[in-house]
Amino acid sequence: MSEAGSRPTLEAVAARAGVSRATVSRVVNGGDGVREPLAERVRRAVEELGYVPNQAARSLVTRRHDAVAVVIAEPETRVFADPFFALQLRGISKELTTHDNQLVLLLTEGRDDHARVGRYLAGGHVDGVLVFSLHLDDALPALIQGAGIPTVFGGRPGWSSDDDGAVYVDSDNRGGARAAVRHLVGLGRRRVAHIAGALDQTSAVDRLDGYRDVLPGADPRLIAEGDFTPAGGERAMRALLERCPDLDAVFAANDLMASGALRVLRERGRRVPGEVAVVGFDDMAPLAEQTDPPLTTVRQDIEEMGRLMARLLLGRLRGGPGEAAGGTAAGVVLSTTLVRRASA
Amino acid sequence: MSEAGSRPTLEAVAARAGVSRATVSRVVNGGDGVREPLAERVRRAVEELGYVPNQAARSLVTRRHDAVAVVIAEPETRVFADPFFALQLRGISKELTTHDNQLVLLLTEGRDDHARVGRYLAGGHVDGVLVFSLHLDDALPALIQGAGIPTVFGGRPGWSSDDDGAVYVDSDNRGGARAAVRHLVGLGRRRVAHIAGALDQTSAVDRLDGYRDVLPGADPRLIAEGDFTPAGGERAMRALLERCPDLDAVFAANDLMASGALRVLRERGRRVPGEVAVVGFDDMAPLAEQTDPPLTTVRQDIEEMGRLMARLLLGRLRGGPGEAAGGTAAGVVLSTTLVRRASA
DNA sequence: TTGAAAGCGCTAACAA
DNA sequence: TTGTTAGCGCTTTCAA
Repeated sequence: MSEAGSRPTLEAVAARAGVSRATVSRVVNGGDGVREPLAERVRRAVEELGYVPNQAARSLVTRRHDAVAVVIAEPETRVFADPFFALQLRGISKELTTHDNQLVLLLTEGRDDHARVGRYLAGGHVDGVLVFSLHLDDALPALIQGAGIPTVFGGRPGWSSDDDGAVYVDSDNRGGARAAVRHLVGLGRRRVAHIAGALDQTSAVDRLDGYRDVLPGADPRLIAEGDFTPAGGERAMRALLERCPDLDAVFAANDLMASGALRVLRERGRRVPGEVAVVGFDDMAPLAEQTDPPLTTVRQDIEEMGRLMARLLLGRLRGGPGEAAGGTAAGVVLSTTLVRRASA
Repeated sequence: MSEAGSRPTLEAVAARAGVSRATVSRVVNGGDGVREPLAERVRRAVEELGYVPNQAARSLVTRRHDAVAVVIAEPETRVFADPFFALQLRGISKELTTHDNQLVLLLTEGRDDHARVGRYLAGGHVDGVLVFSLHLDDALPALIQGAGIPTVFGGRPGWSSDDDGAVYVDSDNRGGARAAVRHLVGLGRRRVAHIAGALDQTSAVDRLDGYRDVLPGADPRLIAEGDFTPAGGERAMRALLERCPDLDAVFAANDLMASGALRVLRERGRRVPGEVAVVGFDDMAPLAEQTDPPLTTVRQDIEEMGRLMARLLLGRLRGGPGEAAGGTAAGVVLSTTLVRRASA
């Protein structure tokens, strides 16, 4: 913390400690093979000078950056309307921090940004990348896989996952949906409707599949596609009530749509859960507890998903590039839990 | 995109184009002072080889990184419970992207992380930093200012802002609060209560000040401190009803607390807005439209705040370090607008 | 165990 | 206008 102006270099530390640059470098990078008295002298010099290694110089020779990019591809604003994103980032950040890696955030909106992201990743600025891409038709994931940089996806990618060794972390959407619907059936409900999410997203598809697992012969009119928004939930609920006035339960593919459904039910004078039981998905932070009545829903541990993604990626980075081709697990699926509140 | 293995260097491009490294460098960095036919040859070589500059090598000599850190200091989870954070990031990201800068995200929780962040920033990995710190007693902002790296704050910092040239961007919390309270007064309300936010945050203090601007002689019992959460809003509302059963309006310092207040009012059988009018603050995405009744609230343009922060920082980076000392505007305040819905 | 020296890929004087 | 050259600060053989 002395020497105003430019920061001290290895050279300066070496001079002060009376050793060679190589020795300082060794001490700074773990200190293997340096005798204790010397190492101590170096450490003191580092301390006194306030030396911090120049990462650019280091990367230039090691070709490592100790940095990971996080790509969030979401043309729509949905991601920003719920805390999902923030929680994942927090999980990722914690894990990266633990391993002294930096997080470079790449937000994209639309095709124009794809080229930019592709260029950045191919440019070798980061050691690996974590990708969130919700839509099946999104070109970005393929583009990134093409860049030949270690990648872990958040959420099951749209293409068949055994395609290439695409590694991903996802919630057990299907299992969670099954638990939700089983709960409703266990409550004695006989006409259980489903408000699906936008079916161009694997999470929506998986939740619908879970519903079907439990009710394979369900009346197709009991299924309405929403878009994960409250307004979409309202629309779907209205359509369902029109088609099937006798429905006695609704499983909505997320809490936002469930809240819309609740509003419509209230407006139509249907008591919840008396006449219609409602279950959501996500256990979205402020919302689920504050609907009227509070929402029974399926909780997923978002932060843990983030942490796991980072852990997987760092593992691949350490393990060398060969692992992808090997028999590594392609997907890791996190379990979900049903949180019971008043709506079902 | 040929030459498997390591990526092509300047040298390779130079060889292929039959020129010197310096010429290639010039073309790659804008091409000033290179005659057209030559420049074209270089461009083609770059294209053919799929050359991407090595940022580490470049930074090593230029001492610039074209990267900006964003520090979000929030030990509590509040930030993650609303989309504030995500919207700011989006604004920041857009602006940085436009100017070819990268975004390095630093999330901190508690003191332990402070040292890490300080070290990182002092380490000269990024050209500047954007800091969000909500609490008055947070040590981080001072630490960062000490690191001697160009900084822009999100939200008015706690210390007196003319202290040092601390640059910040904030919403017009005070003005927004005034508008909210004036609206209630204009509705003919005579007993207007205020549920304040956590008063260790400048935004809460500023909103309370705005309330007092309009109602300088307000009964102190009409003011209750909350903590920006729905539960806090409930508690505050209960206390207010106890102390002042005759209140006919409430201005809550954010929408989350307003939603809690609404719940308590409903539970107590007070009609909104008939008997008690309610106004919130934030216009928080899904929530404000979905309370019952929908919330009249003060909207702030969060994304624009982010964009502006980035713009200010980049301006300082270009303008050289001298600008801080000069007469640069210390704070930029964004206006707010009252959004009228059914609650007031 | 320590030091000397080469070189990572690039930019920026300076010369031609 | 173009090329030559000297580093930027670090890691890493290789020798001692």
